[in-house]
Amino acid sequence: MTTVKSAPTMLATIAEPCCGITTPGGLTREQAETSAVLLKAVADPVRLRLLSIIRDSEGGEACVCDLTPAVGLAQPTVSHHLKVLAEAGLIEREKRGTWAWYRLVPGRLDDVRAIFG
Amino acid sequence: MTTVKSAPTMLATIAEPCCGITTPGGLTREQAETSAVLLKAVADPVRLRLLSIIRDSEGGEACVCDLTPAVGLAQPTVSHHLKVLAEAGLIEREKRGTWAWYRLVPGRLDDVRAIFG
DNA sequence: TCCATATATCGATGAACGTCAATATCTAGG
DNA sequence: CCTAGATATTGACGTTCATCGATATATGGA
Repeated sequence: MTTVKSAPTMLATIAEPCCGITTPGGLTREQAETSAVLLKAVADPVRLRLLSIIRDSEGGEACVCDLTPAVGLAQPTVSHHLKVLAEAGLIEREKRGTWAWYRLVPGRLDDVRAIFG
Repeated sequence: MTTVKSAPTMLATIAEPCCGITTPGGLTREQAETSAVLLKAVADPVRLRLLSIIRDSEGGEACVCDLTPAVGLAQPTVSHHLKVLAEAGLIEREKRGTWAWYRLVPGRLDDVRAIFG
């Protein structure tokens, strides 16, 4: 067809089916993927509350034995959520005696905020 | 049991099985749920790229016919993601002729940032 | 060494999600 | 009206996820 596409298509750059080619939005596939992984970690009501509780606890740390009754879920479930947050680099674990204490990794929440500039 | 719980439990407030009782973290269940809904909307690589492309487009708006090739997915899939973003209040739609133009809702991304503010 | 407690891991289950093909709906033009 | 093109909706399919019970691991105390 020789006809020009009438109105839209002001975006010169068009889809590349693969690779990390920069899209019109200045956000590569890899960047979007990386940001989404971090966002998925916080996009859960239980994990948001866990972060909130840990941050507001005395000394900035809380142990599983307190977090579990606080969110009202089974202990394995809480342990699972803490693992997700830890793997996202949002919290860190310190084992003292029988208890496991969790606290926020300083500055990591800033990375979440920075995604939206 | 009369024995005192040895080390932890410095948190006075404990789980309420229901209702919006304030948890030790100062974040109610409802607040966490509301924030999580908004975060889930952006916690996807495709939707992050759609937001990015729309924001960086001329006039701050883009139509589906440009967004679809830009992200390299089927048109119904793109339409689905745009609907998710729109229902989260992040973008708004304007139909001009046959085309549907999307642009960011001003200030709505600030709400996402404010969650960790 | 044995037991009780705290936490992590495993396996299963049901719900939510991303994706697409097919189809419906709407709009402009002939 | 009828056709062509753009977008939305529907239905299906496979994957990911949140949750729990059961179990494993580790630690401290008797």
